[in-house]
Amino acid sequence: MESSVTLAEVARQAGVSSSTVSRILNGTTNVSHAKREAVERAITALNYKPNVLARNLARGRTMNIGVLTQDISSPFYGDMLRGIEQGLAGSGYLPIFADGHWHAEEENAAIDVLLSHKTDAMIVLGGAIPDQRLIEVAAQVPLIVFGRDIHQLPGQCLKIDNEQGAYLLTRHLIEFGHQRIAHIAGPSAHRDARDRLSGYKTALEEAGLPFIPELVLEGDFLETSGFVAATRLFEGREMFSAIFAANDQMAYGARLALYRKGVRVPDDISLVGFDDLPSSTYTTPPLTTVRQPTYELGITLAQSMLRMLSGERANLPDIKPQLVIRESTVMLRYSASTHRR
Amino acid sequence: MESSVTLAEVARQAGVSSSTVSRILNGTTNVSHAKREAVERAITALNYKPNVLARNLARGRTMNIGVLTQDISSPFYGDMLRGIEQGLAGSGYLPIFADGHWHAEEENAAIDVLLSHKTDAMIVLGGAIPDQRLIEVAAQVPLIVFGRDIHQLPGQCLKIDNEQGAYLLTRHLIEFGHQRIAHIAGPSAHRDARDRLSGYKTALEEAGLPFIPELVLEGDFLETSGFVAATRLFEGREMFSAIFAANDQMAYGARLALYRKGVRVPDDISLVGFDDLPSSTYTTPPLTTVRQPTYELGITLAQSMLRMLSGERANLPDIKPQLVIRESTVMLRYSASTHRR
DNA sequence: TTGTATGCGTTATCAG
DNA sequence: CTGATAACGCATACAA
Repeated sequence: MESSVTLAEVARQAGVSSSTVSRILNGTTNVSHAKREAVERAITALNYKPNVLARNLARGRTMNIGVLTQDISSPFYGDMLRGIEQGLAGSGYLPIFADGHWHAEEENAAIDVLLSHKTDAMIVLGGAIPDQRLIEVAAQVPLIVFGRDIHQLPGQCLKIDNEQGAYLLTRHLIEFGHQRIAHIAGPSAHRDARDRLSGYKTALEEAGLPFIPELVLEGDFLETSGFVAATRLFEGREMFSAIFAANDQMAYGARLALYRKGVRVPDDISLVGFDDLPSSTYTTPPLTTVRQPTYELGITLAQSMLRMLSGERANLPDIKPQLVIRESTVMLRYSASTHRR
Repeated sequence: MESSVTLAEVARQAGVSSSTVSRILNGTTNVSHAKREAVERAITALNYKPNVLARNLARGRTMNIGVLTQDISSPFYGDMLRGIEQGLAGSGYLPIFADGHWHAEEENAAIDVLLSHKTDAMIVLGGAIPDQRLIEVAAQVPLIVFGRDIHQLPGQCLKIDNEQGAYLLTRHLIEFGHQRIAHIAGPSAHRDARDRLSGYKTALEEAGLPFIPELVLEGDFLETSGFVAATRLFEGREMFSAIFAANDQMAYGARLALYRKGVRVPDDISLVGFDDLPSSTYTTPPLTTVRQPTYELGITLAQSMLRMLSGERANLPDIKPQLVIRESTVMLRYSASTHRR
């Protein structure tokens, strides 16, 4: 546990003032060749490493960017964090992650922690805290928000059009001849979930198909709830030939329920998800879904933040949901008696 | 961007010295009731938030714990990070994550960053840097390592017995009557991969089964490589009735390859992975594998670190690999002609 | 170009 | 119990 070398010691060793050392370190001013050499020699000789804390305190900024996520371990956010990290790489800024667990109080606490650590900026991914809180945060540091649309923060929010995505998915199923499409919705308290439900309804309506409440069950965006919902769907009395799960994770759960029931996908039932998680390429069969390019989104968020930090506007681009048709959906044969009941 | 309130301002507002405010904040010494009240009033009135940077600099410690991971977005590490975060919750310590991407240089850089931020301790997950470097790190801060076994750091390393896990998996297949078991190995540069291969060999040997080099292909622990390997396995001339992929992710890839070939799992081919990622419960069929309880391991790592930080020994427990038998493996019927060729 | 003096916001030492 | 005063390690006006 060797105590670390200070700048002052380097200065002494090199026979110059500490200001000079500081200047060399930061490239603030020109320094004579001789002294620069001496200092550099001293630095390597003493193996000097600047103390970031002291530097930050003196400078008044930390080069840290707080990132509030809702679940580090989820494939969705995980990928996004990787994107953010990548987008920040080489910029000198370091992302500091905190997890809010989709819980308003924890999110607030996490934001406080981040702020008390004097992060120069903040990126918020999803979450359940009121918009107002974020508006306050935005008054203190540059802020970019993903997954929410806050009117008071124009150009600082990035959000996919969930309704449109759900619409595309549902229409895709309808075009494949499906008329009775079940929907495993996300938690109704969740904005994205409501929007996706809404897109589902719109597509049905547009096609002149009836909305059947019994075919809509609510999950919590996790696999287990998809499993439960799909199972219950089979216990219900309404028939269906396709299931639209409000996210990929619930689709995975539903997939297992179907497997357990001996129902084939897509032969008997077509299945679609939402998000296009990396693993959706590898499910059996690969899942038709709507793509949220999480990694790229992370990069975009990071870059926009860097832009904001350099004084420009964040200028977040719009994201169009993109249908990814794979093998879990198939044209409904009209002879099909397989779509149960 | 309101400038933040300082402790000194609180002191002035409350009519006391800044030392007193500091004492109240830290509970260092007793303070008269009257002054305490005044200070607390001032704090809420001014909405004072302590500057963590200044505090850390003065105290000489940050209450931050550096965590070096190799891929934030991987389900394996992601879950572990969540465990670490959970295990640290309420302790006052904050984890700071950095990603080494399984790349020695990046790992070194990340460690330097973490150290320059004066993290009070360090948790290293996997990685490709030489042991020596970690030993040096351990000389500077309390260190705990996961996924490696460094003799010079006794009791500070946590590692599952990979060889034993692979052995269990292979023996399970053998007990199910499989005699020709293919293995999709991890990168041979990777210690875990070598150990798993070794466990596979041991089980074969013990059962008197021949080791067939053509049935062992090397992947890179990612899904795609599992897909490629499984596909190539079918192009080879050696037959097999089971595949042991060195981790779940490659098993997923292999699963897809089998699906594409129209080969059923487990009816035609049994498949096993390694790690028991959360999603392995939801693959079709659910995957037989060996469990690495990532989340719990994360918690363990965090708790051990807290123990170390409080002066005790880390005292890391041993982890026994645990076989999780699900539906991707089945007893081989001797009439089976299905195991191809 | 270089050095001196001062400040960044807290904590810690030391009198009182 | 409380208040000056000196660190903490570095950056930066201000002089020279």
